[in-house]
Amino acid sequence: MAVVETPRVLTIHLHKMPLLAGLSEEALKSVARVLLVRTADRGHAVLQKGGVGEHLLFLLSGRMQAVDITADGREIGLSFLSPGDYFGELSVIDGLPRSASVVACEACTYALLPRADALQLIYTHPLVAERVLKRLAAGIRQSSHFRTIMGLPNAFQRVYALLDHLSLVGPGGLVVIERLPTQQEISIMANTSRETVSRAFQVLIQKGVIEKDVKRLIVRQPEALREELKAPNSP
Amino acid sequence: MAVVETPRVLTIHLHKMPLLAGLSEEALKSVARVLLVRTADRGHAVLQKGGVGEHLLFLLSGRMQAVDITADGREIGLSFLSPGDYFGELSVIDGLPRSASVVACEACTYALLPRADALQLIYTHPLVAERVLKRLAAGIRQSSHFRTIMGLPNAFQRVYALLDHLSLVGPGGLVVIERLPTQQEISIMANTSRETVSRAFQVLIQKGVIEKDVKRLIVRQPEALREELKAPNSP
DNA sequence: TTGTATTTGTGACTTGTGTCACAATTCTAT
DNA sequence: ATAGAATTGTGACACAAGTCACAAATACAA
Repeated sequence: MAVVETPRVLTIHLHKMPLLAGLSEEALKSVARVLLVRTADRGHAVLQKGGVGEHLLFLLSGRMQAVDITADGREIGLSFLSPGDYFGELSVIDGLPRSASVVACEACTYALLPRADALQLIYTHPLVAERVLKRLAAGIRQSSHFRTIMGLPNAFQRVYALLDHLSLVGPGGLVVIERLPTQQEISIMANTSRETVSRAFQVLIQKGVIEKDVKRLIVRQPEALREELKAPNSP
Repeated sequence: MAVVETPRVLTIHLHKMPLLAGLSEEALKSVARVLLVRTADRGHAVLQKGGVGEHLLFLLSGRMQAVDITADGREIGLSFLSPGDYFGELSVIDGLPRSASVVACEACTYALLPRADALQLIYTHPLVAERVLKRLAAGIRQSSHFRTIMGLPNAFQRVYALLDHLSLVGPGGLVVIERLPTQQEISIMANTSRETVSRAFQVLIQKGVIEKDVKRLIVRQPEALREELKAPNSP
C-alpha cells in the first residue's frame, strides 16, 4: 500500500495501456501528472463494494479478481483482471457506489486516476469514450450471457455451460481453460454445490470429453460438451 | 410497417427525446434528415436477437418490451420501453448481432437512425456520449443485481427478491408493482416453477405482507418482505 | 349473457441436488 | 522432505422444489 510516485517512468508506459494507446504525448503527460501509483498485497481489497468510487483504476502488474458479495455474505467471482486492464469505471461514470469489490490475487501494483480527471479524459477524447463504451457493451453482453447460463434448470447443465463459456481456443486449435478456478469457485458461479461440480466433472472425464492438466482443463470434445449442455444426464 | 417521412414535424419533437435534449438546432436537424419513421403492429418484433444491428432506434409512441430467448426456446422478459426511450445501442456500439429482441406490446411508431449517423452523433457530442455511457452503466448495475437475485439458493427467496426489485414507491408512499407480470413470467425471471411462485405468493398474502389488486400488487410491509428475503420459511 | 381461453390455487408424488461425513489427493511453505 | 492446509472424490440421506393433475377463478370475445 506504499505510495510510489514515478511520473516520468509512467508516461513512458502509459501508451501501452489499451485504454490510452494512441493518445497524444501531451494528453498522456497530463494523465501521468495526476496518477497515483500504489501496491497491494495478496488478498487485499483494492476496491470495496458499496464504497464511494472516486477513482478510475489501472492494473499495472499482478492479477486481480472482481468479486461480488451477496446479501448473505457469499462471494461470487466475476472476472479476472490482467496488467493493462482498467476498472472502476462504473462509479466514475454514474457517481454511484462501487458495484463490486476487487481483490488482489497476488502482489500487485496499480494506479489511481481521480474521477474528475477520468471524466475529462473520457469526454475530451472520443477515442477513449469509444473504448469505454465498447467495454461497457461487452460487459452487458457478458452478464446477459451469464444470466442465460444461470437460468438453466439443471445443475449439470449450468456447470457444462460455464465450462463452455470459460473455454478458449488456444494454440493448435486446442480448446482449454487456463487457470481453472477451484470447484468451490465454479460452484458459486454456476449456482450449485461444490459436490455437484465434482460429480459433473466426473461424468465429463468418464466420457472423455474433458481432461485435467496441471492448473488447466483441456476440452477434448467441445461439440460433445455443447451436446451435453442441451440434453444432460443421457446414458 | 408503413414508412412515413415527416422530417419537419420530427425536428420539433426531437429535443424532447432524453437522449437528444439540449443539442443545437443544427445537430437535431441533421439527425432528422437521416431518421426513418416506421410503425409496428402489436406483437411485431421490431428487433430480432441475433440479427445484424444497423440502426439505433427511438420509440415515439406505444409500449415495447425487450425479451431474450433462451437456447431452449423459452422467453424471458427484460425491460419495458416507453415513448422517448431509445434502444438497440449495443449493436451500434460494438457492431455485433442484436443481444435481445424487442416486440411491440401495442401499436407503436418508432424511428431508425442508421448506425454510422448514430456513431457520429455519439462521438461528436460529449453530452450524448455521457448519456449513453450512463445508460450502459445502469444496464450493467441492473443485470448484476439480477444475477445476485438468481444466485439465491432458495426459490422462495428469489421470488421475494424479485418482488422487492420490481416494486416502486408510488404516490402516497405506497409501495406497489404496477402491471404485475403473470406468475408464469415471474417464474421464468426467478428461475423457478410457476407453482412455486403461486405458493410463495400465498405465504406473503397469508402474512399480510402483500395484497393483490386488479393488475397490480401492493406491498403492505416492504420491510417484512426484505426480512423474508434474508431468512425465508420461518414460521 | 355465454362460452372459451388464460391464469391461478393446491394436493400428491417424485427426484434432483444440497448437506454431511470422511478419505484421498494435491498444493504450499518452512 | 515433512507438516499442514487446501482442494477434491464419493457415498448416504433428506428435503426442497419440480412435475403432474385437476379444480377454481379470472379475463376476454362473440
